[in-house]
Amino acid sequence: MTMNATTHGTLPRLDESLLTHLPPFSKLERRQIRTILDQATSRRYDAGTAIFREGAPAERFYMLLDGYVRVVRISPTGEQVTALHIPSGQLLGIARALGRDTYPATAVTASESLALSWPVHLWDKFIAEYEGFATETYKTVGQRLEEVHGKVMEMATQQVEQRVANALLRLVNQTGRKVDDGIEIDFPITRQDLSELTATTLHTVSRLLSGWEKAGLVASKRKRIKVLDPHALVLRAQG
DNA sequence: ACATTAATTATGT
DNA sequence: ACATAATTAATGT
Repeated sequence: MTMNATTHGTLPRLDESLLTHLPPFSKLERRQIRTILDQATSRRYDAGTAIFREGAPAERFYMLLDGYVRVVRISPTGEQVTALHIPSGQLLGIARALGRDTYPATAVTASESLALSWPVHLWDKFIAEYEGFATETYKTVGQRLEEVHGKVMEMATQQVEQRVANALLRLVNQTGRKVDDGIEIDFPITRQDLSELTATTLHTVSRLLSGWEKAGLVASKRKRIKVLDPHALVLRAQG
């Protein structure tokens, strides 16, 4: 029977091909993928939805199948700081990999997104039984740590223009989509979002982008930013 | 060198 | 028409 107690509502049947090419699962047999999928809950999220919140008990872990998620923390003074963006094809909410039982940050969808999730009690089973799952997940936590660490260094040493230039370049590298005359960040992003990424104000970001726009480095419509001249941006990123 | 405040304009439903 | 995004100028630290 196609009804399945773990699937939310009315989503299309989950096909094995959803996972077979993703690194944490790419070494697995088809029947292993099948059982993994049968245990998964699939859910669609509108843009701007919190998948889970900082400090909440980490009851599930997630695989982002489509869309983008920003990982957000709230500072003691109440302002949002975006630590990083996660593109589709990556795991998130993997508190167990950090030895935690609560989520260390809030995950907000930056665009309409689709994610699978599993109850956290399956985590140890995944790590133990599925070849490549452990190594791949720890590889990604390593990469994220590195990225966040790099950002901290930037905040301490670089000026605002360099920071937002760097942030833009990272976004373009990680989530950029090639278009006719440049590379566009392929989810909606506001000046406010960029300012939260770079620990500055939306006004400063707005001024910088306006300046770069006149200089022909970038082009932007509302919530859409396109980099026309990455090399020139790299120059501003280095001061 | 950058934030803050405030006023103004543009854009999407 | 309304809410949200973006720009711009003036002023403050």
